[in-house]
Amino acid sequence: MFKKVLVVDDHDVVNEGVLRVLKSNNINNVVKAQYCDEAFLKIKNAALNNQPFDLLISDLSFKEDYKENKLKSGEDLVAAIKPEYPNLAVIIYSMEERLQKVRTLINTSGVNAYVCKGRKGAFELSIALTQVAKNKLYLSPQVQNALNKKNDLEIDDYDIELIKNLSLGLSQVEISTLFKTQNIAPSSLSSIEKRINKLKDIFKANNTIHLVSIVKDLGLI
Amino acid sequence: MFKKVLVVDDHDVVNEGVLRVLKSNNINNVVKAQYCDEAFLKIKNAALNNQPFDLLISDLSFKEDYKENKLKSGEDLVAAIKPEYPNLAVIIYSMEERLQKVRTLINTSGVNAYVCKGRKGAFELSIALTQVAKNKLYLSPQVQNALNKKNDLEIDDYDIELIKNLSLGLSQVEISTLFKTQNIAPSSLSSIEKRINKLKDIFKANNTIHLVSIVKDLGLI
DNA sequence: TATCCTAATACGGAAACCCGTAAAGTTTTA
DNA sequence: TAAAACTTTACGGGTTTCCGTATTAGGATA
Repeated sequence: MFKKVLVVDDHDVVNEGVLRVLKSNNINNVVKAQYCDEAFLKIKNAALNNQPFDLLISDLSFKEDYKENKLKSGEDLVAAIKPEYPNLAVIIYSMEERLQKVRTLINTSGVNAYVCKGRKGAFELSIALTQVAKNKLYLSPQVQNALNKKNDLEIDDYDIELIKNLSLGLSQVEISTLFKTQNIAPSSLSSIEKRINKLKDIFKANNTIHLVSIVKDLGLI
Repeated sequence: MFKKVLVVDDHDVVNEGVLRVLKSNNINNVVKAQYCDEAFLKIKNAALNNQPFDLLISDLSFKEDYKENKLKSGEDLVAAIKPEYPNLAVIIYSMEERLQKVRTLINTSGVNAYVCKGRKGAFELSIALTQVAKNKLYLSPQVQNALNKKNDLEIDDYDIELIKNLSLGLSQVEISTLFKTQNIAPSSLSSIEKRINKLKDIFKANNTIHLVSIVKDLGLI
């Protein structure tokens, strides 16, 4: 089982809760962080002092506040950490249930487990601990099929970004030029139209206002 | 200070965390619930057994699962409980930061404190405990100005109805004909256009999508 | 390399929306 | 009661969005 664990979540109450789960698994050497940059530094320092962490449990989304952070999300943190410390096991513990997100975290970032925050979060976190300790992958039931199917209905970060910009009041041409400057592809007006169309289809929206409204209600943006 | 507390949140990890906060305030008689209906029954039973709760700490949003629940949200729970047990203090502990929501909870549901989940959630929850114990109201800094009348803008029910219909995906002509059948005046397309224009002006929205998005964020619809 | 397939882009007409102005209808008030 | 002020409706022309179709680019396959 793991000896030294870093828990990263911006909500202190959640951090406390995760700590309890670890305690009940007889893991007592636990450090907390509320920012990704802070977590990054703690991992580096621990390694330098020859007392490295062997497990990282991190949230994905972090609310920004007065503190400037270079790493703004759990994805950023993992991307910064994993290449340097490939032996550090990583468990993601997040509200996010989009399969696409889970898939890329597992496949390209080398995350070892993905646990969804929910009614049984503590239980699943415990299982994840034991599985990952045995070098096995663990996924919460909600996202089990992240790896099997290529779910066409699945929406990705591009879609979210697109809808977010719509909700911010940008016109489709404005989004097109914005994407061009940000090197986000596809960026043509036509492609943006087409994508919006697809999304309206997926979410059964009558028009773009409706689409944005639905996606806001779902909490995706 | 409070003797017997019920904590209601669908995330078990959060429940654990809140429990720790209570412990550190020397409150040890704590019961947890993960569903609103469950919470409702526990409150009723406790009262019947002459061992009533004197504090309820509840989340607002609960994910639905296989269990059928009559009370689907923290608002529902409070609305069901408060009239019957007006002496039961209530602290809301939620991600939600929309002022309109906070306002109605405080003003019409008689909630005693509103704490936002966030980096300092534990800290603020502690303060809320002591304040509410002294019969004082507590609001997290993020929502402090929920009660300032300042936020009452120059918009009326007609505007809300209009924007709500937009968010439901109706086109402007559809809204026009709908208003005609409902005898809501003004109902001409031109007037509706004009009203939307005024609202875009008030809320500094670039276009109608933006308008709906802003008004949703404000919790007005 | 040639072929196939899919994703991205381009384009054009129709519909919806935007916006200013003008007319008609109501209410206020002098 | 008439003028003024405001609200509602009407209308026209410009812009954006919508939607189907056609073309192009790029990657996979054989």
